[in-house]
Amino acid sequence: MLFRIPLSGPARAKAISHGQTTKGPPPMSRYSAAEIEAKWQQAWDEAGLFRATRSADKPKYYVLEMFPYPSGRIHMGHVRNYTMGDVIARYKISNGFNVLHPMGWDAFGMPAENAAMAIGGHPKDWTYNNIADMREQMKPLGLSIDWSREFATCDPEYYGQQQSLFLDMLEKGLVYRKNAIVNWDPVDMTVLANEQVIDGKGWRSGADVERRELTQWFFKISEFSEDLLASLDGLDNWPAKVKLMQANWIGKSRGLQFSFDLSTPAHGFEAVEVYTTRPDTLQGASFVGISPDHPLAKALEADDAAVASFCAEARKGGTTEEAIETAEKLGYDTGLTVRHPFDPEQVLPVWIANFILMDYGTGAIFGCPAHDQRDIDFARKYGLPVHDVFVPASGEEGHTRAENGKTAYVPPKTEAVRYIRGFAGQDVQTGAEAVDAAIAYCEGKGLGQGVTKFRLRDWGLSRQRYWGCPIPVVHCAECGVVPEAKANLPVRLPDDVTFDVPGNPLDRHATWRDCTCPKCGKEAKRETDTMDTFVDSSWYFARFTAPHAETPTVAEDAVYWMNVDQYIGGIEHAILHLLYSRFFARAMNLTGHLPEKAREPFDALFTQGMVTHEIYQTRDANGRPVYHLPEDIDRDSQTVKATGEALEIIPSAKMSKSKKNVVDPVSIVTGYGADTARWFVLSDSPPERDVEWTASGADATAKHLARVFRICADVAEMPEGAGDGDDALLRAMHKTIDEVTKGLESFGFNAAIARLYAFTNTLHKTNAGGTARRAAARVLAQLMAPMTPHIAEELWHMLAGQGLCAAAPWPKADPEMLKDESLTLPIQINGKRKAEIVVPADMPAAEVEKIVLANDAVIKALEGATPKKVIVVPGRIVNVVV
RNA sequence: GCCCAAGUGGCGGAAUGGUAGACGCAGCGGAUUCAAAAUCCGCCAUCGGAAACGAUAUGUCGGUUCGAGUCCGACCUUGGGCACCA
Repeated sequence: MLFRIPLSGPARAKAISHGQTTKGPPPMSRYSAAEIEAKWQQAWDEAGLFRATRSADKPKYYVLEMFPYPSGRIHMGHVRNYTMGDVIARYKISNGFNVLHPMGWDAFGMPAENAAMAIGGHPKDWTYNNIADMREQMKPLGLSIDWSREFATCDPEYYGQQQSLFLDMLEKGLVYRKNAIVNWDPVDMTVLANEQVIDGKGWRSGADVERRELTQWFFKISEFSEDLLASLDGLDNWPAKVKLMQANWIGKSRGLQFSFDLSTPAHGFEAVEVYTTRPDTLQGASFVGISPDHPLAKALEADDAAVASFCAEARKGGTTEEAIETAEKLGYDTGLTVRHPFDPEQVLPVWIANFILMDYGTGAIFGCPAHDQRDIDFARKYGLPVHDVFVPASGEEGHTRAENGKTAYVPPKTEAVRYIRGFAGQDVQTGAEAVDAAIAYCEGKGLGQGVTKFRLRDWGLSRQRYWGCPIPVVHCAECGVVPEAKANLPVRLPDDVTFDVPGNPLDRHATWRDCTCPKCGKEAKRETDTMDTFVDSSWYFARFTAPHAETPTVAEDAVYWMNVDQYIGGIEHAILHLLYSRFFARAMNLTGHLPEKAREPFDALFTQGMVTHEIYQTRDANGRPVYHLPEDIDRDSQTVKATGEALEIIPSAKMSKSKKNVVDPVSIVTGYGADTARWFVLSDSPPERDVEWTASGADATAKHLARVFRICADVAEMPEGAGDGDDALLRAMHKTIDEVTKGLESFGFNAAIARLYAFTNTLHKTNAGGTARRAAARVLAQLMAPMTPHIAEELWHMLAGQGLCAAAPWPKADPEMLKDESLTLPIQINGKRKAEIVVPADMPAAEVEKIVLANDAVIKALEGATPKKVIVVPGRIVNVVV
């Protein structure tokens, strides 16, 4: 190995005088991150430590962090995410695993096109420049990444394979076209992303956005609803909250589907089909509501200007469920009526309502205002009747709703209530029982059918944008929609495009659009939609197992490396990205690209919190906030340096450029070193929670590392020999090994680091001899290595460790050294701690009880009486109840 | 609006239902220094008390338990997601 750092005289002399046994470089005299970090990164590189190759003689371990979008700058969130993965990867290497730890770029997406529009240039150049910049910012962190596997999703080699996957899925019937609703900007004449719709207006034009239908490509994810839901049960190493969120998202429900016959048929419709999860409330129905996109609404719209103008109004605003749910509830009485299925004499009005989604159920509902908040809001607004169906099992409070209540009575389905307008089952029963009884009743009478439905909708993957993976099909006048021939893949994005006009450049690129039909050879037009960027990130984990192959995956590699043993990323991806990836893994299994075992691709998932920072804010003359950079303010006096204005300090907000509270990791690494940045983002806060970046915290971390360095340098100078404190130090060492190991195994990085602080103090204060101290210091270096690999490597060599610390086997705690001979038991009286006793660790409970009852504090509390109860929890606590 | 989380000293946080505040930051006192920086030693939840000690305390209110930060219910606040941001 070659090392480039020249040595000063004293450092060399010291290294020689302390019997350096390895071939590593002689140590330096003082901690200098800048000197050691590049040196050790080069050493790992030359040793090929992180290059992953298949191997039969080691167990494999695949650790993956969600790959970044190449914005151009890494931020602290990246540092935290990749450091966590790195800790796991390095820990697993030390434990003898063959580790795969790759990195790539989620490189398609809107920001590149926005940049092209705003500052000119080409999305491709912008993206690849950003990737180069970010790679350069990332490398100094010393991550154990196999860079030979790097790719970007915008590489034609990657998206070409994605197109191939798409064609295989098309063949298997997993892709189809249908109409779907998009945000339409009527001024720019373009489709907008949800984030481009601000308060119902287009972000550039400011025009009222409308919901408009467009023919789009879809993945049949709904075909897997049941499987995706049921399989959550097997994901034992996923956070419960993520599984719960996914389960709710998939939204399996049992309900009744039935028809309301129209009193008079209209526009060819004889009935309105509805789906309800609360058929037990059918006797409380007071209206039928249909979506503005319901076929009946559309038929009415066609020849009734009033309906048309209502529907146009109802379609205003964005497509998000949030926008629809929070918009003012609007209704239009169509004048049509339907007959109640139980009583043909009873008729209900049919309303068009803007809060009913065409995508869920049948696009039509019946409203039972007494037991649905949305329905009662609607009923009160439009003067529709409210009929109570059930009241609390005890008491009659529920009755008032029918008169003038504004709040629906919606108890949990598991709660027993008294049905006053029930028609099936007992008078008093739970909602769930009543639903089952109602379905059975209606099925028996032939009035409807019990059906299971899912909330999960098919995945619309079409995007009317340039910077994405082209959908590899052509439109032929003769043959219709034809898949592109695999031999013609990749369908490459054309380079000669401009972004001076809104809309999709592919749409107006005549020479790119023109092509020949792969089937009949005649002139045809290319599909100009590109794929949702979620497609790119739904299989990259599989591609990493054979990143440069000429097929999407390679069987041997996929079988060997899959599944991802540990996946790490932000909680914001809890639903969509993870659900789509689970779907893709299934689809890739069906199309022969992944083995059966990879249908659930992520064995363990960890969701980490964000890195936050204070916001420094003043207000302008209009009271609008003005943000200030950390370097422009004086924190002590809480003022702006330049103007002396008083500051408002807003704690703990997600770092964002616009709020000017972004801390740049590059400046931290340059100033303090990578080890300080890595240690800091792992310490203090539990990894699943947000961490607040503070300047003083970073400073303190750097000081701590320098202290560890000093302590270990002193230890390195000590002669071999025994000392009084040997046993205590070695016991502490084994305890620390045990605790840190447990911490790393369970993502308790902050707890592991706390133990390392404590052990550093122990090592500092010990009166052990040189031999024990050296052993303890080496272990300290090893235990720190996953978090702070560079300084650990330096210390390891200073302390005469063999080979590279990064390659050394993980230390093992000796169970004998973990046992304590005696322990301190707190004594509680009525649950309040009043005293404590020290007893031998193995003392039987009866003995402990005797000692406790003889204790002064206990005698005093008892005042001569006998205790009602004495609870002895072995090794834990004693509670005396008086 | 709906789904999911999280709330503990001045601050970040620790705590298999069993001594609340480990560890770190900030602060305070001391040592070293001509002085400072750096370093080292010590103190540090709140209230009362000279102290011993006592009382209070984990967002709010209620419950289960010998015992609740931890479990259950309701509420408040903050954060994440809501299908075209990634």
